Amino acid sequence: MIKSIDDIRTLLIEAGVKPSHQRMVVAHFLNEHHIHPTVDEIYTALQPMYPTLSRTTVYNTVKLLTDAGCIRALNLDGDSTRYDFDTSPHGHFLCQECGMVFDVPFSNFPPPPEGFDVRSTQLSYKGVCPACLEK
Amino acid sequence: MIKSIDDIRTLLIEAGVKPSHQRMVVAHFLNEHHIHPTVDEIYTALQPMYPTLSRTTVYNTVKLLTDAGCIRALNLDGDSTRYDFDTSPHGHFLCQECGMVFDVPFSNFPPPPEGFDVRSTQLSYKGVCPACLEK
DNA sequence: TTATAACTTTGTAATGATTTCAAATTTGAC
DNA sequence: GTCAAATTTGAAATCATTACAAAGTTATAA
Repeated sequence: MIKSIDDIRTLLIEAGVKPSHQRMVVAHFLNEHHIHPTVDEIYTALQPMYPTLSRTTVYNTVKLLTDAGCIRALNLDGDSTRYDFDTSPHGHFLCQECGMVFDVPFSNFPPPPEGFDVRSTQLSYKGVCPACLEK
Repeated sequence: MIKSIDDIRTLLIEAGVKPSHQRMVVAHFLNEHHIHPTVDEIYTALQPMYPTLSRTTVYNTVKLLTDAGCIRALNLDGDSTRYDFDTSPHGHFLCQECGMVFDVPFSNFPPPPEGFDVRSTQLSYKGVCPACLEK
């Protein structure tokens, strides 16, 4: 699940993405933190350690990595797009109370429609997570 | 599938939504045009016939109808939210070439996660539709 | 009917996410 | 090391959506 720096570098290269410093930093962050962060969360987390990092670069990078198939973009609500390093088939649950996103495993994914060239699939749930239900 | 004006009025009332003129107009449009329109598409389509209609009212109305469970909000990509009068369980396919949204029926929806209070579910595909594949 | 309060609609301004763009920097090839 | 290409940067622009306050409408009750 968690990959080494070299694994990440190889992953980018094999996807046709030149592993620049900034791209590696963003990919590495996504690999270490499976919290489905937004661009702003990535930027805010990395900025103290990489003060010259630009928000635009984070936008550029997640777009590049998404188009290359290295990461997945999640549109769970009308707000910021979230990004997931785990590209294997799984769904997501967005808690409307605390905003957390949970992975939802599933085995029997509904078959894609006939005659369409399906390039990505998203299964998502919204509601309230167990922790927030307690309160 | 297509409902009468009176059916729509009853639907709103039963959902606790007062069927004002503007709300009926928006709901009626969504009922007649199953094209999963954005707020802007709804506004642009209705504005010539209802010149005093405000874009803000369309935003207010789709939010109200969504919260009341009369319609569904679709977040298929990072752009505008789309709205669907059909609240029965089905998925959607967004063509990345022409922008059209297709309904995708399915019978065996993946079971929602245990312990979570699931309030809405979305299954969506992206890719290229048959018509655009031809070109 | 009239007065009043509550609700709805409207348009403008504000917000927030994302994109555009051109300049500055870095990288890679020779 | 020099030059060209690719990348990064930050500021400005764009676009969807929300906030807000004024104006209009509707329902209620005297």
